[in-house]
Amino acid sequence: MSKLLLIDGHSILNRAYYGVRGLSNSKGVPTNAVYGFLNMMFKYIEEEEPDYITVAFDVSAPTFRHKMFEEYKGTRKPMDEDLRVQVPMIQEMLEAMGITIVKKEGYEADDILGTISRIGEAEGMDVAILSGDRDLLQLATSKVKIVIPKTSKGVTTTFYYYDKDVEEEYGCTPIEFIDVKALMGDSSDNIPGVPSIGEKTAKTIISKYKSIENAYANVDELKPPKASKNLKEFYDQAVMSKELATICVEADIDYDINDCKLENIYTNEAYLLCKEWEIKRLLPRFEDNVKSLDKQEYKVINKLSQVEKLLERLSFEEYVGFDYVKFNDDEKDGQLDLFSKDALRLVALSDKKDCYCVDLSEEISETYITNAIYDLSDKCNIVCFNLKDTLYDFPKLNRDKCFDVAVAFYLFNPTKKEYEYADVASEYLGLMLPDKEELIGKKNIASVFDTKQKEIIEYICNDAYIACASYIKVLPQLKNEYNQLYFDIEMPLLYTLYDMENEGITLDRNELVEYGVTLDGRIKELESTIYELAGEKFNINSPKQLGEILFSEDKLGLPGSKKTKSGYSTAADVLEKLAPEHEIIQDILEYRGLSKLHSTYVEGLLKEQAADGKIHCNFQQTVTATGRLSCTEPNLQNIPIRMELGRLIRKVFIPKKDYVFVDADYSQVELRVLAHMSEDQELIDAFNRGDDIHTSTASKIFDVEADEVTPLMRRTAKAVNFGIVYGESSFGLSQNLGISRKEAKQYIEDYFKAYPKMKEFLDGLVATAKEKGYSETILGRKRPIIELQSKNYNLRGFGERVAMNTPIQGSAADIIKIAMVNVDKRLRSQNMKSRLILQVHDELLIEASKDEEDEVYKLLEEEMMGALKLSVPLEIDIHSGDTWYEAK
DNA sequence: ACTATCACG
DNA sequence: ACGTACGTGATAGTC
Repeated sequence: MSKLLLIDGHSILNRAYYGVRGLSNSKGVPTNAVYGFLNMMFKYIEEEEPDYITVAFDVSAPTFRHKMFEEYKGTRKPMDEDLRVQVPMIQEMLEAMGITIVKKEGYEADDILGTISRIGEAEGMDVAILSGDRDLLQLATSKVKIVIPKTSKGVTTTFYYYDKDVEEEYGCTPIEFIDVKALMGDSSDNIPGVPSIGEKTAKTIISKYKSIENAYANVDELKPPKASKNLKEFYDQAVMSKELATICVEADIDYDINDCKLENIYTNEAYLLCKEWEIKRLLPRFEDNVKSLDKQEYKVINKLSQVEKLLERLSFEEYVGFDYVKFNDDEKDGQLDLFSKDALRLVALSDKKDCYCVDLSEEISETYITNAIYDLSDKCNIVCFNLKDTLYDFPKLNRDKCFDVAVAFYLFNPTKKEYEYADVASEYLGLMLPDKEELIGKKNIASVFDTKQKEIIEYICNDAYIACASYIKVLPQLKNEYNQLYFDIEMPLLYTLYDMENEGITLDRNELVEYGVTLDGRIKELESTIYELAGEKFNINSPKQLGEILFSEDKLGLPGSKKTKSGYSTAADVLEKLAPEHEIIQDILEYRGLSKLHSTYVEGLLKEQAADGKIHCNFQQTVTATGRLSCTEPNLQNIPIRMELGRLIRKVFIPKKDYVFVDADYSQVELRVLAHMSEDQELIDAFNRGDDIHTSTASKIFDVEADEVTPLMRRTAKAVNFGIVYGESSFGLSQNLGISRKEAKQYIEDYFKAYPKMKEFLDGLVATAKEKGYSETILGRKRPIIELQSKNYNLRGFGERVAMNTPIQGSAADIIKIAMVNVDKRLRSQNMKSRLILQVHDELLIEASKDEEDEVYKLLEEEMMGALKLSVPLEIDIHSGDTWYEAK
């Protein structure tokens, strides 16, 4: 016996809306009713195990029984806006799940449910109607069950009504139930009923006379007399009420039960909607149920003939996904043999449907397959995750035809931690795939190559397949929204970064060691002085122990200036305030500074020097939220410069023989971007005049002539300028300048008076970001800011500052990226030997052949200043020297 | 794995 | 009444 589950859409959505409160996503879109509805639906699907399912809705909400009686509608409350927006959402979701929705103009959901229930019954099915509305009880029969969930105090109990259950509870049959309702009336359904007849009288009358018509035929014997009188007087109204109360079971609808088979509702489409709407609590359910990518074993091929056939076939594809496994045998045993080359073991190549894994252990040589891949990259576009890494192993890939999907997904959302195939597959393709760790664990591939061969093949095939499939899927959006950023900036930049990393920067090891020894000497001195002054030995590098020594009553007992969660803060700004209290402070600060230099820069850099004597850092392109690069192993973007002692470290970065460093940095690029974006004429004029911008700002906010600006005034103005870029906040400014919040606030107000368009501009950035959910740079790089929707004041405040900062910092990042691509392009097209080797956010370092030095100056000026046309000039400072120290 | 600190733009 | 400047990465200590 098959079973049909009918759901009263609006009624259940309404129940869900009031049952689940306060659930909305980061964009502020309410999702509580959708969530509640689905949860309830899942529950009753599991309980009833139906073979067929249909959901009925009113055409528009709210609607009213029978259009001709619309005059009654005034009594019904309008639907909450938050609930109203979820009506199309749940319908979209149900469609995505492949569940049939029936609605028809001129009918209420009740009529549709009634009609379909009779259809089901006629087909010999058991029918369950899920609703929160007891009006539906009139539909109950021996085969049609009305299911009514009732939630009180968080506990949901379900009432089930076959016809006999209705009789038991209400003392009348479902059909009689209509007449009872018609007599007593129902204000919420705008059924007038008969005056003075309430529930009790109605039930008594109907249980005796079975129908209104029959009661009217015997109206004179009705008790109480008032009911008799009123029924006589209001009989027409009673008949109309009955009509109103009667659910139509013969609605004229197109309905084919065979279209309503309950199949897999955990579809990719529905899963993607859940993700989009951020209904996080439902995701696990989908993840357990979504059909995984066909575990159709990826095809492994190891015959030359098969590979030839594959390559031939792939060469007709527009896009081919690519991944591989490469390592040498020695690493397998934990031995690192620097002189043995990595060997290529497996190659995964995929089109949009199928992925093949080439096993090199048989008759296929590494040289053969490597060249074959190079050939392939001339014929079709090769797509992979982390192309820059791939280039290290396949440097001759055709640069015009290789693309990185991770970089594409970074543009779509730069705030994510990782851009791996498993995430991309679930987010953009709705495929649940095991990620690398699930497949092969945390150990490196080489060490488990023999034991986990199958999993490793699955891993690289997933990687290649998802690269190809997801790239094809998002290409329209990529071209539409990010054409310039992706194809003209990020992708060319990827190759530039690869070349920069590969080129590296020479480290004067001896010089650095010597520098380290000097530091060491002074560190030892300070160490013993500090122990002496403290009266005991302790670990100065431990903030906990240091705090103990400084602030404990029975130790030095310095004034309890406390901060941070886990005890006293010993941060530099705190200690500086304590300097007059005890001479140990000065020594600790110096010790801190020196030990930082020693461990991070001396030890750290020595560790990173490669066999060729150079440092090859890693420029990461998919890390920052704003579009800047990040730099690791080592980080060459934070080499000291502000303090002279630290700055000396730059002397160990030297050019190769017959080369010289040329270093160019943008002057105030972020403030220039701010001037351009805000269109504030005062700021634009200041830059166009070539003013020193901090002095200019000082003269404006302190209302003095430029030549009367004192160093303190300039310093203050500089901090205010920074503050504006960081997202105006009086507290931050007061902290930075060590002044009161009130003063800081005053400065900010003065600033806004001096630059009249600025306040409006910054407020506009926040407003736009709130509205759109993201902020945007000049070139359309976007950053979602979920914090703006937060109820938490601090988080929201953070979101607001981010909304002000990101367009500025991000646009500046875009500008230097353009400059890098163009500088690199020019160096090569002019057949120069000089190379770009470092980028530090607003600075480019070029290792210039001495005979090309002048040309490099010219080229840097042209490409950096001309990177993007703004309403103010982009100026640079440019120097050269025999070390990075001298070139800066 | 997390926190505190500090180096840079 | 709240508690914050924006963006990073490396190190040492602590859990």
